[in-house]
Amino acid sequence: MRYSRQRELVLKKVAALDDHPTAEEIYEIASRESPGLSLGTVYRNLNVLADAKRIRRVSVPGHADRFDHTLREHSHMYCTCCGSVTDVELDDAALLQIIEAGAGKIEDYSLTLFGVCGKCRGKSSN
Amino acid sequence: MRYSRQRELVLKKVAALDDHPTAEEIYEIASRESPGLSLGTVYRNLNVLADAKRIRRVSVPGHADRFDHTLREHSHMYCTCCGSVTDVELDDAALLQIIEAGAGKIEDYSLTLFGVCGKCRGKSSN
DNA sequence: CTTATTGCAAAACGTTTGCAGGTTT
DNA sequence: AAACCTGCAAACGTTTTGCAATAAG
Repeated sequence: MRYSRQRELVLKKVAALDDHPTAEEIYEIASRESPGLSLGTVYRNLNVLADAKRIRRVSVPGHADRFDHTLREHSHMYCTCCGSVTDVELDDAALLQIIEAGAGKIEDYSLTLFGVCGKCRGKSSN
Repeated sequence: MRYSRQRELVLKKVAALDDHPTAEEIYEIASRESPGLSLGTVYRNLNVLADAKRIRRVSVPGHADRFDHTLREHSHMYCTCCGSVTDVELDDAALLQIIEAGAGKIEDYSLTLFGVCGKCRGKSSN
């Protein structure tokens, strides 16, 4: 992977945003700082960075992919109220049981929880 | 939800196929039996049937949605070798831990395992 | 008679890709 | 100079939608 100004910027924004931004959101913010940046380049760099495990891809069923600068293994919760995505940690026992459920040849897994986040619970009478 | 011949057919095919077909696959097979059926109608019916909980939607990150006639709560494994999707059961303890990880307000969850299915393991030296 | 549902085609959506030119090593 | 990366625009695969016509209750 060769250096490029655009790649550096994309990586920096994923880290700085820290809230699981989509490609579109990263593009929006990065192109303020680098006019002429193209959305295709953002997608390409997100893919390269994810393949190189410098960032992680977060898939939320029914929505655009998001990207996460946290490399540690973890899962996510999608708030059905505000659409935010927050980190969720499974303990080792749960993880082990997930691996075992797949009969021993699991390469990866994707777990997304759907619920109402703390912030939204705080507001209305949810 | 009103009765319609097309809806009945879509539901029947999801049940009969029994292997997590995609909308396209359902369309392919159903339209043999009902020429003139449109892909849009298949999508619309899959949506109303899923909303009414007569079938379940199975999201596999990076692939088209699939549909499942099994209503019982369960997860899925996507075979990275042949692309097949098979059912996977989590035991109650794992489920409980998943619910707890989300801090108590989980409405739903989506878990997809990625690995090599039994059939593919049987073949080559996998 | 009213309203849901259909087929069709067009469009929306998120994402990838071919290309010609520019950058990095 | 070779290999990689960019911007642009077109295309992709999946899914939704507007419409006028048809079917269900």
